[in-house]
Amino acid sequence: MANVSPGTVDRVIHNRGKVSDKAMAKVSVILEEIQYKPNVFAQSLKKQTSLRMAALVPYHSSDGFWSKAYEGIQKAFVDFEHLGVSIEIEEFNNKDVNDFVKKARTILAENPNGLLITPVFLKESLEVLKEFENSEIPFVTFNTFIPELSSKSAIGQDLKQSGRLAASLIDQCRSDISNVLVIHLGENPGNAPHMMEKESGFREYFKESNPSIRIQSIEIPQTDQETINRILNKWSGDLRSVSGAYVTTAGAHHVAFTIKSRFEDSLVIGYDLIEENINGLKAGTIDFLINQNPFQSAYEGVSKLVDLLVFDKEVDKRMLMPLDIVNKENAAAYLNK
Amino acid sequence: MANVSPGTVDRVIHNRGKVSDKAMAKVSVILEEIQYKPNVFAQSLKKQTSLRMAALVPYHSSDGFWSKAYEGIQKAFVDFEHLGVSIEIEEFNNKDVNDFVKKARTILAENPNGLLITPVFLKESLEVLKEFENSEIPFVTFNTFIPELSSKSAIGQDLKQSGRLAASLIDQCRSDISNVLVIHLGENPGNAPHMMEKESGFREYFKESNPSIRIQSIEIPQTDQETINRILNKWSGDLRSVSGAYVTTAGAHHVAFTIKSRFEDSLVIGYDLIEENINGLKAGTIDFLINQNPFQSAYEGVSKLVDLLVFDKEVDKRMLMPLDIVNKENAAAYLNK
DNA sequence: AATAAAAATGTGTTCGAACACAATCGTATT
DNA sequence: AATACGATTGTGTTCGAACACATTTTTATT
Repeated sequence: MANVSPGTVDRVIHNRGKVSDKAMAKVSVILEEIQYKPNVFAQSLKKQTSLRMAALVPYHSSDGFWSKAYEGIQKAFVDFEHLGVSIEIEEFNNKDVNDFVKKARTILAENPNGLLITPVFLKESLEVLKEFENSEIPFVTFNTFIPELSSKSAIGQDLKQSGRLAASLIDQCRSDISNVLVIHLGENPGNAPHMMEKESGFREYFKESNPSIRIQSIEIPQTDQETINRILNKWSGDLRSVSGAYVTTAGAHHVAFTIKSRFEDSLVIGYDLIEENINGLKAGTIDFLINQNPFQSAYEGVSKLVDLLVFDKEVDKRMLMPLDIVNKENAAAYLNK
Repeated sequence: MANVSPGTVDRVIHNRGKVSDKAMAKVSVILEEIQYKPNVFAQSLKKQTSLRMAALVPYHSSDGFWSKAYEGIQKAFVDFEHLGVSIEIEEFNNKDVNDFVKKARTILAENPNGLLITPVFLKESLEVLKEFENSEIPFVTFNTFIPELSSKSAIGQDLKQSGRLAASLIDQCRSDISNVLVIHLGENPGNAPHMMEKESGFREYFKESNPSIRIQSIEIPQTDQETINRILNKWSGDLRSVSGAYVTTAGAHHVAFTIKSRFEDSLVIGYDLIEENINGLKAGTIDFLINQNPFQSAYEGVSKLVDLLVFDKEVDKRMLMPLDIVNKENAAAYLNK
């Protein structure tokens, strides 16, 4: 159409230079006119995109949450395999900073085309992902959100809002609330910023709705029944009526029964659709779970990488996963996802 | 590898015949051995898949629900455009059976490669979709589920479970329940099986949990304030304490304020994240909404067709969308989806 | 004006699959 | 043994983009 050779058009499209201004203008105009869109099939065929992606996540055996995430990645692998994409999953011990860094370096050495990662350790993630950036390996994060990172996309939930949501459920389900509990179970909240964010949202809600409500934080570092009893005993005398208990981790099932028997009228809210928690829902010891969608998040993470690397599409910098409220009547529909 | 020409291999792969048993065996074994998978890019490039899909949905101007579905289809169109897929959306008046049939025939005449459809009218859908089947045009349904249809995939919710969910929320949020209401608003439940299914689930739940609770169904055919007041007046005298009102359509916002002022302690549950309902959540006149995910469902519908037609993938016959519980604290996360 | 160097443009091949068409092979018939 | 004809096998082109390499045009220098 512009009376130039395909080579010239090619140079215009890819800005490879060595094109006269005249030709450049002529071709550009026509490209715009005909709304030229490259044929992705031809592109991929030529480029022989055999994309190798890597994923760095905690051991899937560590708990139900990470095993769901693992499944999500594997599902994505199956779904995208036919696009010539391969995914190597590297796992690390999420209690061990050094292991995280070590595994990250292992991946870096293999120079993959893209990375999906859960940057659980703030400082080390910044360090390590800087190296990926230098190697021009794009990465997508999920689960933990670190604003300073230059990830192509960050997938996860608004944790503060998650705390607000828990508070609102207690507010909706109980009247005349005087005491509520926040229970940090199994981890040290000082090292886990996500717990603090959740608590802050939880407190914020009640501060707005009814500032006279007493909110008490209880830290239970271990999940064995003895420790749980010992620590809750310390509080029991002090508390008469507790309207709600908000467990900020996936360990609600460890404390639910104890809480329900000590504070009969309390609403118990926890996180994550792991088997033990589902059983709690069914038994009535847990009233609501908030679903963090590890499966979906992980799947989306891979999906974003595919969009980015295979289809060269723009992806959203931040993807907020919904905060699913789950009780015993709608749990099933979330489980097979 | 088999010492035969590409042509022969091609004939084996596509079972085009004209291949000696010997060559057939030799090639087949090797294909199996090397786990031959066709390159989808090369295939698509050659086949010049310019797939035309059609969608048949109610007018997007009819309400917020269908406008969301419309958006979902359009989003899918944008996302899959680069795969050479085009989607023509045909809309019909969902109060008019004849219009439905007419528009369906219009689509059939254009002989698209695939169809996404909401089979709102049972009998006519069976008829019309039989014709599509005869023309070997695969179709995917969403929103309404008709088991008799031979759709490649049916996307939607478990409506009975949806009713159970609404009941369970009232159960969790209110104690000493004596009266609850089911409100069918704006449509004749006799013609709308989905309303009946919802009610049946709702009743089932309370029958199990507390059979002494009185459940009353109220039909309000029009959504104007006068009709609403008139019909509710008839009931008001009869009812002292109402613990919950379950509106089975997207019209909760029409009655929420009236209900809340007449039955102070009642929990109002409705459907769908349309703007008016969101405002109800914020104002506190509506306590919970159950999200039917029109956007997501429609998007998934197109996505299934793409899997089917572009990538030749197997798709699930039935895809159950989750039953999202929405209150004012988690509405935002669902809105931008 | 001749020549060299730089700039611009054009050509041809490749990716893997699909398919039309051409070329062989094998067997039966005379 | 020559011929015919069906059965089988091989060849060459196409899809659209990417890129190496060849060719032509322009500009600068003497």
